[in-house]
Amino acid sequence: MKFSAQEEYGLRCLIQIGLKGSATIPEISRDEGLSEHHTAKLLSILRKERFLNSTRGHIGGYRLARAPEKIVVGEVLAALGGRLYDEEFCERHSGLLSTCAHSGSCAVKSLWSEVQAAVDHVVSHITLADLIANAQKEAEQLYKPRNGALLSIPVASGT
Amino acid sequence: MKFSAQEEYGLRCLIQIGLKGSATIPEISRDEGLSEHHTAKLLSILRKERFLNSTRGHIGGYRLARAPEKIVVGEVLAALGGRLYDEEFCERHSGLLSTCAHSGSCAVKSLWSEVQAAVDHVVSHITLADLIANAQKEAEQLYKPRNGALLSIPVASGT
DNA sequence: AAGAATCATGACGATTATGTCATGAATGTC
DNA sequence: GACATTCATGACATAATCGTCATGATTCTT
Repeated sequence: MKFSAQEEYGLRCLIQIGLKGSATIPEISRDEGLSEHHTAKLLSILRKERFLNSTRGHIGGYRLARAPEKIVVGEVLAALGGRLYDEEFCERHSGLLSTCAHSGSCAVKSLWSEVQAAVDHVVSHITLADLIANAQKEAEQLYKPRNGALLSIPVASGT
Repeated sequence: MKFSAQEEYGLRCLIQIGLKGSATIPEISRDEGLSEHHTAKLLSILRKERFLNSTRGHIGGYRLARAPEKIVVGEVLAALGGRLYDEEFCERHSGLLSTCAHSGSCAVKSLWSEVQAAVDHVVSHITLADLIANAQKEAEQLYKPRNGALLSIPVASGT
């Protein structure tokens, strides 16, 4: 059971755009350490799935398609990486047979459903707004080291 | 987020062996509709992970390494398909950078941990014995249609 | 209208997961 | 000890995922 790379990177990009209000591919690319092409592909998926709107041309870029409170993380993950257990799951895992050896319900199927339900319970109650809020807190942390002193910005001399 | 094929098939094989007490590769292969080679590979993984013991030669085969009550489904899944979120996760997803753009804690990381915890809560409380019990019930169901009547074999009438 | 900035798209190559195959080794029976 | 039965292992082929790349389209500024 794994998260896909697309889920990880796609969600990060979405958070980043939420944080900044709007952003271009080169910006997100820099922020997240991805190639521009890769970023473009991810954002394009998120756009097709209607989490982002895009505008081309000068002063273009991406912004969220709705308020972050209305973007449920579970839906984003499903769009980026599919669901853990869906209707076609059994068909895909019938081995050499045309239909799964365990007709109707099977012991494993009900386990998968339980796991899926547990995951859903978490991700359907978290919105992008929550993740953005977390990310903001963390950004603040960077400027507040444990000892509480303010970070002094190093001054480049002689340039 | 997906279950891997190995998790699905491996777990099924384990249940099947639990049901039968002991079984050979050709048997499991038939029961689950997998090729013998494929079955051999799966069982061999389960053996290396110490969920199964094997004996070679005539009257050999596989059996559970411990009582099914002692085999936690979460551990089986981790062995077959890894964990959703582990220590190396961030290293694997640092994009072009040598280390993840989000040093220390990040918004996504804490989400993954929550999801992982929810999954763990389910799978760490289910043992192979539970799945075997379910599988047994289902096998019985096949012989008990909903109306409770005994199955009468339909007789082709002269129409 | 020219040019710069920006997104759009589909094809391609690389990497990883999946499943197959050939060969070998152990065990029990006769 | 020859043989049938069974597991063991590593190399290989195939398929899915992941990420790159080339090219094109749209929009704004001047």
